Amino acid sequence: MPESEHSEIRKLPLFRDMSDENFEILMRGSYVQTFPPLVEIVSEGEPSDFLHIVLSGSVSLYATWNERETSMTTVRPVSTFIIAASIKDAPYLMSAETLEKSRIVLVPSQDVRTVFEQDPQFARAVVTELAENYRLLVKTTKNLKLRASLERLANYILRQQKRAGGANEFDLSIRKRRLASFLGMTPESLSRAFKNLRDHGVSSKGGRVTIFDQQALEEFAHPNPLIDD
Amino acid sequence: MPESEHSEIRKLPLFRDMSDENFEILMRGSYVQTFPPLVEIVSEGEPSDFLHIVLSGSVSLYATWNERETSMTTVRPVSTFIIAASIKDAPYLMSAETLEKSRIVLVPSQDVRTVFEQDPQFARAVVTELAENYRLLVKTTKNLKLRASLERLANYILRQQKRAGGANEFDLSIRKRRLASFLGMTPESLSRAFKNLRDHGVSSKGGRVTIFDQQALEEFAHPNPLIDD
DNA sequence: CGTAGTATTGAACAACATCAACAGCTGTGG
DNA sequence: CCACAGCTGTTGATGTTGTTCAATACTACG
Repeated sequence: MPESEHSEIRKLPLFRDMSDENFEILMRGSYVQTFPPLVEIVSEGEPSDFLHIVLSGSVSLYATWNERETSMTTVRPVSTFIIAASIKDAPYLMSAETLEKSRIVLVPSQDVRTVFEQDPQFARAVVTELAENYRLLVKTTKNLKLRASLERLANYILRQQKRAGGANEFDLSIRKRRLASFLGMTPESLSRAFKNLRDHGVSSKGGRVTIFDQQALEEFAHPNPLIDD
Repeated sequence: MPESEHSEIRKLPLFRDMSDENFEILMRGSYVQTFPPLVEIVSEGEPSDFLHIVLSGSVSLYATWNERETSMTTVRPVSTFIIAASIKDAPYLMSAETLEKSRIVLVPSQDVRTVFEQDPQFARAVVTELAENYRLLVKTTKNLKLRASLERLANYILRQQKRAGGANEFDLSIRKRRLASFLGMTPESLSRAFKNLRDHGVSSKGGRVTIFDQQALEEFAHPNPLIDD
């Protein structure tokens, strides 16, 4: 792997505080690969041979059962995914596919576990990462169980607004089809949900969203730091 | 805290491998408390001052939003809960209440973080615990998003059967009201779901379930190790 | 016993999914 | 550059699933 990419990875919270020596051990066995769009790079149920790091592009994590499929999350640069499976040496619970052309680092899980044993700083960073991911999933579950689909969409839009810088007009950043699956509904329902949100201060055209009444939207959405932040 | 309880806690995977010295540090600041049934011992949004360990009884973890409430999980002896919040020093995302009279150990989060920094064995155990909890929650999310409520109930019954030893008749172990909330439906819907499962080999009377056609149930439920184990 | 919570049932309704048709956009090859 | 294929998104009609509300049984426990 080119040295130039090391520095980018090194800046991640997960690798920031570990020793140079151990970082090099991790990087030595790793390699960068560039994938075209829509390639499945991880398959549910398979042994977790690598920890993945997205350097550019984006990756969808999804899961399947009984011919059905649901989008779990989208991973954007620069961050890692499937660390729990790597650490536990257990099968992947989700599949991953590139949404666009993406550069991805593959770090052998075995090396992750070895360094994890040797480097207390790294171990601590892993815990922080896992704890954060865990809390995110708790929020996801609360979102799913406590809110109806229209409320989930309303809150998603508010979150996306924040992510996009806070302006009252911004892009969705993922296709509606995938957003529907992420929010736990069908594309048709999502389409209708967008129309219903007109009554609560939101209009949309294509992938572009305009919040024309921020207050109305927030009153309807009831965003909550224990679910949305 | 009486020494006698130390040994029980010491056996937990989380504390098994750490040094005596550090274990004592954790126990020194801890205390056991016995709570009556239906007492709220942790409240969503509050700072996470303690890691909790259930020694006896049982505890429900639940979450609320906008006047609604949902059951997230039930914690039984001997295990811990809310470790992610303790480690991150972040607010609780769930509330906890005793379901019955319960003995609970309260370990100051500050001590957990201190020992975590000093004891690599403990750090590793924390990671394992977190990774396991994370994976459980991924499964929960898949269950919620990929399955209809009747399918969730069918799979729940199969899991409960396993937990109860595998016999074709067993107890539900939680009240139906709470089970409904845990499965993401109303009590009325659960009641109807039980009736519908008669067509798939299950009958129930009160809190007692009988699987009179195991094959039919499994064919309907499609249990899957990546969701149910 | 009586009371309070818990579960069941029925009827009406709302939310959401499904199916089918079509509109809009994008990229490709003639 | 246009025609067309392929995909995404929208819309309408319809059906299913699940909720709500209200009434009634059931159970446990004082």
